[in-house]
Amino acid sequence: MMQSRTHTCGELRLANAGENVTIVGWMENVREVGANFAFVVLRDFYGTTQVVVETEEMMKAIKGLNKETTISVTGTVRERESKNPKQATGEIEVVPTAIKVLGKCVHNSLPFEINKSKDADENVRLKYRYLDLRNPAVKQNIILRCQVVADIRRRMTEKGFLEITTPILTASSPEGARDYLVPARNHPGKFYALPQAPQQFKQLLMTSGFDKYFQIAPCFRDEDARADRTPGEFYQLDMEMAFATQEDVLSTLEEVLGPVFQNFGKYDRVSPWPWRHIPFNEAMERYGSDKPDLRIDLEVQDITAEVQGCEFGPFQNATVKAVAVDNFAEGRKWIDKLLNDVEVQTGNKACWVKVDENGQLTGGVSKFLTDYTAVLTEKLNLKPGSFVCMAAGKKTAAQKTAGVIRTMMGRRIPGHFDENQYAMCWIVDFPMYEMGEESGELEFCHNPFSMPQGGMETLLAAEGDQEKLLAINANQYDLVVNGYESASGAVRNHDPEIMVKAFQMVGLGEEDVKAKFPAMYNAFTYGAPPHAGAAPGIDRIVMLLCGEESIREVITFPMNKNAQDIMMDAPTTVSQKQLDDVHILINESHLQ
RNA sequence: GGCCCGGUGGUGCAGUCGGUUAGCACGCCAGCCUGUCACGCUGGAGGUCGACGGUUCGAGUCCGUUCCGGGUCGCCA
Repeated sequence: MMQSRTHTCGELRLANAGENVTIVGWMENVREVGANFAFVVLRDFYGTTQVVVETEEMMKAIKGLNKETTISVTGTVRERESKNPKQATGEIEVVPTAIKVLGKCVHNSLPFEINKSKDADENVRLKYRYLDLRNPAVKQNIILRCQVVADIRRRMTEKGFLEITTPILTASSPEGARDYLVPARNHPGKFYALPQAPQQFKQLLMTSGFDKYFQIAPCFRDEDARADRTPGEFYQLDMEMAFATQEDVLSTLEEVLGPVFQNFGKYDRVSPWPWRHIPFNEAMERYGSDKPDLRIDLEVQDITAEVQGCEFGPFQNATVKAVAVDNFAEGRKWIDKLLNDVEVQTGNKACWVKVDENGQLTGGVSKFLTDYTAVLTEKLNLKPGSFVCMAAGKKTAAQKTAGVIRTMMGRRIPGHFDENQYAMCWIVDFPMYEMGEESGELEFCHNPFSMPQGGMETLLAAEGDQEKLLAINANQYDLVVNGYESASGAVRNHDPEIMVKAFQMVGLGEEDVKAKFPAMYNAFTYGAPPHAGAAPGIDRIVMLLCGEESIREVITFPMNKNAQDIMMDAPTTVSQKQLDDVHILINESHLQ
């Protein structure tokens, strides 16, 4: 039996001097300073403590032990001869009378050095995640995540929300992301799906009479990863309120998430709530994005009218957007890199001009714009030394490209990026419908569950008129923090008649609604409450709180970009028996 | 699937115009050191430069193909 520890490795102070203690942990480092003299740094979850070995017997006890071996040290606490102010326990050391090996590390060379694991190759880190997590800097993100989740639970509960879990094995939903499928053994040829979100369940809970629901819910989507988007699974604070308005939801989330950012964030400054509302169309016009980073003070300007008739090919019959800055001091190389990076990220080209000391346009595409100097100077408020970067194309493409230009210029040109803060806004009034890029037909813009603003009346008034339909907004909203979409929600469409009508606008009908969302549609015919909710992304919020740029840094056991768990070796092949059980036949032609 | 970037001892990186024995730091091993704390000093081991093919008298370096990783577009109601 192991002698139980009396103290943790982060606990002992000068006041403990003279006490007999037992501490346990990992041998982080051994510094041999003489023949029978060495310092052992012992690390556990709570901190590190120095053990000083000064007898031949104790020297023997640690002889040959590799770093990261777990040991138990029993001994006396002693004031240090030379203290270390950088260490919490730096005023004392433990003089051992007994050292016991608890778990040997048999590897004298680790895949990476624990305290530098963040620099190591990511695949190696993921394969040895249990070693990576020994690094306090890595572990801290996970600890913070736990604290944030606990805090969110407490605040939601205090506001009268009930945490209700919903099924993980459920039915495939026809819209949205690709589902993860689970074959049903007892039903050959049929499949469960893992939920992309508890969306329908929470709406059914509202219909069941639960007034306020929340859940820290796992969500599963089989889509490709990004730096801020983990493949496979992620967590949302899924919440919904009955008989509630958009404002009820927004203020609830402000009161829950605002303090979370204040208390756990890396930055002291947090936008005071209520947070600014920016209509979707305005966000696209001014920031070229529906998730603008408001820490950047630049805005996109529309110069389509100003450059009308310009002979520069890409400007002809196109929407043209511009981002301008004053006192531009960068050279040609910088501009070329900007243009190249914009093209890499957006697939669209950008162009530029500078203003010389006489107020004349120079460089870039200036020769096409000479005749437009006056109007552009007026519109963009240009001065000698100004720099203008432009994007042209179809309206949405020009907006989005200009949005990327705005972000890059803002981050790269000094004085335009006030980084150390959390800048929040609600993007509201998302359009209900949009023109499908491929189909060329009207489609739901985001999701068909949202209530169109104005309800049935608006739909009837717009029926058959594409212009009017495209102008209908949904009661839908996103929370944006520092350019990251951090929550998404809506006032739901709880009225079966309006639901059918909304579907009719995109060429579908009652049968489609029933077929796609049978439970919800039926439930709503039995008297449904108006309801609204949202789903903030836990992973992304914790990422923002930690100041991490990769979402994998806030997930305990993340998969890599290709949705593989290198450590557990998932996904993997299974036995023929297992396949037979669930009636699965592998199509060999799909194997490499 | 497209595009961009990367792959050099265990780890992180350098490697100029194609030219000698591929260099540095950390880690590892051995020795020395009684107050270290990013311990120090001395010595040592460890590399088919992701893979294959090509150009060349000569390739880590140039070209082609391919594999792997990251980023991004598509995708993510």
